[in-house]
Amino acid sequence: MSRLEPPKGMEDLLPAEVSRYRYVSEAFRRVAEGAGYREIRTPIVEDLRLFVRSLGEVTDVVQKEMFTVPRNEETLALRPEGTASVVRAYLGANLDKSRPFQKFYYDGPMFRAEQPQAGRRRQFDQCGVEALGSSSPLLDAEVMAVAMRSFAGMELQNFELRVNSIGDHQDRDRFREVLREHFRPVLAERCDDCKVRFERNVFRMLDCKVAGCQPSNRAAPHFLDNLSDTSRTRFDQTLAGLDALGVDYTVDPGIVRGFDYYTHTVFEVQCPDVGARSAICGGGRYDTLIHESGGPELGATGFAIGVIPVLVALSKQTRSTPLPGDPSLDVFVAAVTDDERVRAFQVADRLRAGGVVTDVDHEQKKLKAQFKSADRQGARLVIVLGPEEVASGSFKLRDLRHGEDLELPDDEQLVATVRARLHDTTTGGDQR
RNA sequence: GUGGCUGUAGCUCAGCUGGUUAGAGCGCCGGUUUGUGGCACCGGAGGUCGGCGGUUCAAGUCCGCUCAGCCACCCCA
Repeated sequence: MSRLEPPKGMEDLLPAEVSRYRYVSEAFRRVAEGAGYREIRTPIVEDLRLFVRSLGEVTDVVQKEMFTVPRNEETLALRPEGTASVVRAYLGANLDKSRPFQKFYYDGPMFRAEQPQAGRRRQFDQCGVEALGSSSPLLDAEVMAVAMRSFAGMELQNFELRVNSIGDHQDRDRFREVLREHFRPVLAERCDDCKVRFERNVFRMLDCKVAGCQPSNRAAPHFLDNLSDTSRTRFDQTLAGLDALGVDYTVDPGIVRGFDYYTHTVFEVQCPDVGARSAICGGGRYDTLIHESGGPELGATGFAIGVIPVLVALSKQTRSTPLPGDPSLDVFVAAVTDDERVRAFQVADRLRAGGVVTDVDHEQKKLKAQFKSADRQGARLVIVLGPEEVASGSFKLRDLRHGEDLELPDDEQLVATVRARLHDTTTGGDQR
């Protein structure tokens, strides 16, 4: 039998790695819940049309990065992002009619058939929030503050919020023409990708990294100077909201989102420690998506954090508290001979029932090797059960931190005794 | 889809201009301790050198193809 590998761009997460994922995810959840967001879970697979409609037919994600699943007459797709599903669920439950303003968060895997690279996989976890049913400019500021506070809670360093406004659809249509007028005379000097972008998505020309494209980019008109008065005002209100919360940010006219549903505020959180693509979070307002999805004209805003890029950044940074790896054991119950194995198994179970993290040997190891296992698993205490202990109804307890031995009666006080011992950090000294 | 780099023990890697039984560190198992971990010392297991083909008396080493991974471009969290 030949061994099979996981699909390209997907990976098995061994327990220590899962701990790191949870570290990021739990920091995010604490902040989101603390701000009144509640978890929503939607299917990982959706009708393909949901994404085509909300992301835009001509986006790369829809055109070439979708994992599709044919099923009878319909075509399903593995979700490439979370917003479309949340909006669908919101409308599906008629929340737009009963309680229009809703704040959700989600945390789960997304799928895009891209070429894997640093911080980028084909299956990747995203943590995000969606605040539906309000057009308040302050809500944009709140959402950005939640993202920033999440990163602070993870003890991430060296990250920066970059904000821009792309106005409403009228502003965009107008600015699209302004940009084309600017770029048309210099199109021949632009890179091949930009020539395609000129027709398909002029805005993308603004964040082209090719050196030859920089001069005409620097001279390019700014979106912010071409916004309508009302759009400009609401952007200023959002920025004032960030100021009021003391959130640091940079207004960056180069921030452009990839999906069609964005309006007004768009933002990224960037951290250069990730690699070439430094965004660890992207988001913004989408005031027309609810309506375009068959609902009323209600505004919405949100973001998604890329868990993998965050982990890449965290692992490159030196920090006061190390990222969690494997958890450690409270107690290991060792059996001296095979005759005490069942008894050890029983004692371990009593400890577990009492909330003590406990393990026993399952490999028929000799006592010495059992101690090694205990040590490797980070056990604080080892209980030794041998013929003598069984005969006298007692057990030996060794504190691995001090190398100290105790002999105690094996009675109904076992769990309490062990727990007291675990909480006692003052006994003995570190004699290693 | 395009380009660059890398594939040698479980992991990280060394193997000079092709030359006898392919190495190290860490990890693993055992011993020094008839019932006691971490440290030290000793010993052991573990590799069809990514795969296929070619050149050669001889290939881990050279050539071709292929697969995989990583990084970068496009795009995006």
